[in-house]
Amino acid sequence: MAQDGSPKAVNHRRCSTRTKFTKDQLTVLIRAFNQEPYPSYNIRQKLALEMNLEGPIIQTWFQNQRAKHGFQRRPEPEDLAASQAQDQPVKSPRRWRPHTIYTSSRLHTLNTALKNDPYPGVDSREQLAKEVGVPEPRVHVWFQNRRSKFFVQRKKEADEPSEQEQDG
DNA sequence: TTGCTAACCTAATCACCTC
DNA sequence: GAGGTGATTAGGTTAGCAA
Repeated sequence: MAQDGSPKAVNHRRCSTRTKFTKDQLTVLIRAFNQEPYPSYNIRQKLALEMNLEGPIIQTWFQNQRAKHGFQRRPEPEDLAASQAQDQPVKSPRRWRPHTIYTSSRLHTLNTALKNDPYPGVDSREQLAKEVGVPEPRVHVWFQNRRSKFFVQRKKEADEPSEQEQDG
C-alpha cells in the first residue's frame, strides 16, 4: 500500500495530543465494542457525549480495536435486513452521518488551503474549520478525499500519455 | 529499549445528490 | 444511470508513553 505520497513518504505532522483514556472510559468503550464493533454515527455520538470525548476519537478507537481483533469484513446491515424481513419500507439504515454541504465560498477557502498545504496539521485544520464554519473532522475528511482524488487523477494521467507525448 | 496503541495515512467502497 | 463527492472501512505506518 505504501506508495509515493503515502504515510511512509510524507512528513507526518501528528500535532494533536495523544488521548489517554481513563479506566471508566475504557470500560464503556470495551462494553460497547463487544455489543457492536461497527457502531452507527448516532451510537458514536452518544458514546462521545457519555464519556465527554469527541466523536472522531471514538471512531479511531473502534477502528484500532477492529484491527487489533482481526475484524476483516464489515457485516451486512442488520437493521436493514431486519426491517426488510418485517416488510417495512426503510429507505436508508442511516448508519452514516448526514452529508456536509460545502458552499462555493467554503470550497474556495478549502481549495486554496489544499494548494498551500495538502497535509495540514491539526492546528491548521482547526483554523480552517473555524474559517469555513464546519467541525475539524469534516475538514480532515475533505482533505483525505481531495488527496485521494488527486492521486487517482495522477495515476490516470500516468497511464494515459498526453496528446503532446503521442504527437511527439 | 520495547511493546502497546492513539493518530494518521491511502485505497477502496458505500451512500447520497445532481444532472 | 452516470458522475461527483462526503462518509466509512481495512490495512498499514508513525510516534508517544509506560513498563
